Amino acid sequence: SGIHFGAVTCEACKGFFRRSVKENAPERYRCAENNNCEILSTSKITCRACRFKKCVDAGMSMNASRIGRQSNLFKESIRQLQNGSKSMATVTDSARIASMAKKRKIKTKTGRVFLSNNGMDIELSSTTKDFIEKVHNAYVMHLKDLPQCIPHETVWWTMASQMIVYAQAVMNFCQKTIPGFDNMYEKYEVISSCINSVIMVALLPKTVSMRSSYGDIQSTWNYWQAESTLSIELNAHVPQLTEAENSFRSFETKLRDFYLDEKELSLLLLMIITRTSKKNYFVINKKNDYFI
Amino acid sequence: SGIHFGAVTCEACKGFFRRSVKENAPERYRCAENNNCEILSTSKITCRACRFKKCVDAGMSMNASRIGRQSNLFKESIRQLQNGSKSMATVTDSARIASMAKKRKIKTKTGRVFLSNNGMDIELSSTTKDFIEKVHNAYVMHLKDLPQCIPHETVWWTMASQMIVYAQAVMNFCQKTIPGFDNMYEKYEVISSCINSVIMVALLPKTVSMRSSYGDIQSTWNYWQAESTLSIELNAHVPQLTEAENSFRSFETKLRDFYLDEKELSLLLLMIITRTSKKNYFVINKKNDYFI
DNA sequence: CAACTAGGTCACTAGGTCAG
DNA sequence: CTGACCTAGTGACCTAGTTG
Repeated sequence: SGIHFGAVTCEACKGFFRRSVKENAPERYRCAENNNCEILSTSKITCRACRFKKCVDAGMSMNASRIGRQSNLFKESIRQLQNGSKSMATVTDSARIASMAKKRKIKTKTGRVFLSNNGMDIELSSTTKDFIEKVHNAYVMHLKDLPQCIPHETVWWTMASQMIVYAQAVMNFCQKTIPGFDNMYEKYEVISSCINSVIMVALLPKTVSMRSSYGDIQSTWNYWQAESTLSIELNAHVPQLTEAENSFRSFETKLRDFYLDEKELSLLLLMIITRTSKKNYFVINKKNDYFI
Repeated sequence: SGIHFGAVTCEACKGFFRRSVKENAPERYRCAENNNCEILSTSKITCRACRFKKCVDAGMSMNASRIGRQSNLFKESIRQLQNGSKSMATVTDSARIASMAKKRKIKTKTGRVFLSNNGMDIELSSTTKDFIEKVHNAYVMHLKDLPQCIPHETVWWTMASQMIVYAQAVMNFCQKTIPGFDNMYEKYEVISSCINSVIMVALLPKTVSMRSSYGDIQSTWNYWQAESTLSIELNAHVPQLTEAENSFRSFETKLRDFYLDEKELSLLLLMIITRTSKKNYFVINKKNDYFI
């Protein structure tokens, strides 16, 4: 008992959730009834589909995992959330969640995130080629030229507005590339969780050009797409972002070594989004052999 | 050998019991004697009616099935029962069991966050009174009349816009009531974490009026402050909210029983916000004794 | 240091199988 | 029909790592 993966659960459900996600099992779970089995801690649990559903509903998520000591206030508010009201991920939450998830991922999975497949030419089927074309078009239309940040009266308002713009861009990109995304149950959840990473990667090409023209001095990575003084002001209000920026640099350097072209970059972005979700909505064939 | 369906049995009886129940066979079992055949593990078993009866008598039941590893405490007490017969546990035994049990218990030092203080009249100092006045004013100005939701082109945009409005309101409330809030390191983090709960509670008085005028039919709690069809549409996109709504109702009912006046409500809101943060920025004295 | 939790471990048992 | 054996989960306990 304690907070596990973002919700107050018993050891049993903690283990169940971990196993399920790890083995990508929820896809296989099928409810024999109508997906509304009663799950009680006391009785024998039979329906794994409904059990997993209950876990997710309770707020469990791999992104919500925390480590280390938590303050009593934090624990209390989690407990409150669970008893009283369930939290909806807000636009602003995403930055925090994503940066936490990122921080963890980078720390734990150090070493070979990528496997090179150089020298191997893969013959792609025409459907795959069409698909890649589609993804690339969506990238060009929605993610390539992310709008500049427009300052508003308050820092808060400015950031939120830019976040909406980003969210809208990612949403459009998803709708164009992922079949049935619009009807998806947790579409907003998916976008909330991945938006930070997606924007970071999407802005990569711009960072390059900045570097090459200014040299290494002006290498500040412009998350908000804001004019420089405004950018500094905004970053000052979200310290996590500065940290994320630092850790992102090493990732950036590695990624650059692949010399991804625009099409590959667009596929990478799609992958980041789809990997965020617990389910695999579709399979990108072959092209994702780059990654583990 | 082991515990099967709630009783210590051999593999044979485990299988027998399972088959019997599964095939609904016990009804068909008939004893050729007087339903008192001796069932011994050593001898050959002939009467299935009496065998099944003995299984049930031993405590076997499909509902009693246990899965997974059993606690050491459980195992220990089973062992006691079996070799120590029915005799009383010795002092050393009980000490051992107790120490095991104790280890499992979580030592929370966060009991008693609140102590009821009912019936005690507290004389408030003038500074406290001034403070309450200040909080109340901030509430009236920023949280009492939260703006209606303005529809935009997309659901996403609509929700995000309303969220900004809410965030701004909470931000203003904090700035007016918490000294130094604006300079706080994680102010956005604090607001992000608490905004949902704060808005829910802030909307409480409006829910009341809706109920009293429409009766219990129109008791839908309007999180987005949107016109009804829009509200339904928005909620449909965030299923978590509908559930939150349901679980919030019980909280709402309890809260209503306190008959908080506006000043008290404003203090509650401030409390929710400050409790979210990891640090205690200031202490609200006495007034928060209401809550569990 | 103290308070936490993710992940690993492995003692467990329900349910299935198939030669007697 | 029986019961020894197997397999897939399960969940109590442990440890390493993390953070206040």
